[in-house]
Amino acid sequence: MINPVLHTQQNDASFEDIWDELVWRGLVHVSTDASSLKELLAGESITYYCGFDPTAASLHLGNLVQLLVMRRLQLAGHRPLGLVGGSTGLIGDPRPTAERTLNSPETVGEWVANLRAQVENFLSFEGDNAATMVNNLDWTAPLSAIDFLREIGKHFRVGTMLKKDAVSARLNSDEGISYTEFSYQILQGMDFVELYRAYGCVLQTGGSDQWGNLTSGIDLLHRMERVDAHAIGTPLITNSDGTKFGKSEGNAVWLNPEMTSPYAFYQFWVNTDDSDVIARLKVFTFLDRAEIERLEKAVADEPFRREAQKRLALEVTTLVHGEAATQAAIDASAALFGNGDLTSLDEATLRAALSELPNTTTEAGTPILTLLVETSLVQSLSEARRALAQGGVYVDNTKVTDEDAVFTPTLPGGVAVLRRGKRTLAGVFSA
RNA sequence: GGCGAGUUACCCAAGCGGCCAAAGGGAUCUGACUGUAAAUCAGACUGCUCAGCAUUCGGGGGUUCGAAUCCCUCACUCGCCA
Repeated sequence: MINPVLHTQQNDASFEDIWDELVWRGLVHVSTDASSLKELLAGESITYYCGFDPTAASLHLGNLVQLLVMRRLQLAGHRPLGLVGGSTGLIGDPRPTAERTLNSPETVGEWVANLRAQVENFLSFEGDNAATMVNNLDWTAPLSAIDFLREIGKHFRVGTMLKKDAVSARLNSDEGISYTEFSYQILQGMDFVELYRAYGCVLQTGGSDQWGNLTSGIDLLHRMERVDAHAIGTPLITNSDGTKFGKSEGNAVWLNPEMTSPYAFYQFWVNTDDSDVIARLKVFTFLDRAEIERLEKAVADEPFRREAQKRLALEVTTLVHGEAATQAAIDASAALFGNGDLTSLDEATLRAALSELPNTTTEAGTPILTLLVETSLVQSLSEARRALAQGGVYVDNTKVTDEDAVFTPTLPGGVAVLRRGKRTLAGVFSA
């Protein structure tokens, strides 16, 4: 099960090397010495790794940034190690704000399996620099507490550990920090050493919020193996209006199609602000510099065409969900947002489009307010009433003004298109 | 261990016996304008059988016709002193 999209990807040959490309794409926020990294990456194939901790059942868009950095490095001839945090996920990376709730080993185990499958989807396991998947539980589980303290702990200075941002933020907060989370950086440091010994791994990539953990690995490697290793920290992706990137309707955008449908995923990208879309193309697509610059001009000259947004949505959705699912999302979008005349659509197109949306099946006569709740377009009947009173509820593109309105199928196939606001849609099928 | 201050809706933050479902700001949602942008302006933002009713102001108990507001108690947080 190889992701066919992988074969279409390549780095932009107009750059001197992969380092320059990463910098141009805005993917380097912090790193170890830039000139030696540039040299390293331009030279012989090296082995690098990036870890993914199981903090949820699926990876999300933040993780996708890491996956694409890994893939770009692989395309440049280097060898990726995809690490899933079977052990670090049991401990929990300290967040600056609050202590994490520990998840059960069963849950973590399940999530590790999910993540592993997702990571595999973005890397190539063929050729000289085929990727390898590893799980840090494999080398931490057999380790006894005494061995851990003697062999690993001895190399860590508490003073250094206390200076890490996440740790010091927590120490200065009301929350404090548990010994468990405080130890996290040691575990991650160990990973780097282990991967160096087993695979000759000399580079770790990750989010810049992981910088403290990246460097603790480098420090440990220096102490234990006298090796100078490297790290690249990618920037936290932010929206230009200051809101959090990667949220749709207040929820995280997941890579798992069961958790965020391909349609919702596609729509998320289509709705990218003009002021952000170019930066997103650089980070999330394999389009080359010339093409992205052309799209940048298109945004400036003909913003109403939304060419860059559509291209971005097409590229990223294809990358994550494949061509078929992307085409379905595009068709559904075209049908539902096209000319607004739903009656001109044939039954098959309509049914296909609606099945991409959150939907429900019901009988004629069901109140519209109830259907809004059932399709999760709103969270309560009160909210449904409010939305309707504010003129934000539509059935088949016609504004609903009567609170007592009920579902009466008029479109082909007895379906209905329910809408809240401008672009939040749901489907209703007749029972 | 002693003394003082605090715990309000998603977040920040007013309120200090009835006029409080609770000011203000942010986030969010809707409407207008648009390009399924942004900015701006307007409205909404606990639930329900919705011009009314029910349940909220750290937990529990009490005073009162009536409490977010007063008293007791428990929990947690922050200061100052040991």
